[in-house]
Amino acid sequence: MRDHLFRALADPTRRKILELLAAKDRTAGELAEEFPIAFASVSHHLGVLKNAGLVAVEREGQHMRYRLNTTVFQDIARYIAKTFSGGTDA
Amino acid sequence: MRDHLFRALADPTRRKILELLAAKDRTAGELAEEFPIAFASVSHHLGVLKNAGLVAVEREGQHMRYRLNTTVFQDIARYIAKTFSGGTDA
DNA sequence: ACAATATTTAGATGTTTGTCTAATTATCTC
DNA sequence: GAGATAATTAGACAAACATCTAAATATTGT
Repeated sequence: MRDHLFRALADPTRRKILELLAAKDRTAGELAEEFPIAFASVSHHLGVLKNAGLVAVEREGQHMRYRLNTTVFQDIARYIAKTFSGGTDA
Repeated sequence: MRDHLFRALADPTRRKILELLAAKDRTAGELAEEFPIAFASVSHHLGVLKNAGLVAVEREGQHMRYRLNTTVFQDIARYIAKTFSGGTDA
């Protein structure tokens, strides 16, 4: 369960996508333009991020608007700080 | 550079190792006993974690004692909380 | 120096993953 | 409804990865 999450964060392209979304929401196309890889590849990455619960999608006409799921990141940050700093709990 | 770090965290066995080390320092052998995989495989994981700067090693006679590099985790937690929560900076 | 114990490194193998192109689905406009 | 645009899904492929066994390195004790 946390597996999807960490696995999703492991790819640099996906982290870049998340950073872009942190600045502002974007459509799949706007995101894809930022990368030198194929449109379909970015779409695949977006699927992984969505599946991990890191981003949310909403249709907007013919576009798909992606936004960051900010709350999840605070959870992750908390988990890491707690679990791996001698804390007894996970 | 951050790549090694996130990639290291992506594997569940490695995260388990980190959790064990969070409780207390252990030798490679003590860690290996906790997993159903081959000794050499655990050693490989330890190498990855060390390479990522997540753990430190110290020889202790014929044993190798591993300990968590706690400060790094606070950095990661901070990075995640900041970068992916609308912050402008990385 | 030799045998035993602890750990890492090397080489091989099956699986997963990121990427691509091509095909498909969905929406909008005419 | 046909055509255009936006995005995802399918199928293929090469690179990366986790795992294994076997060999190598390091340390201790006799």
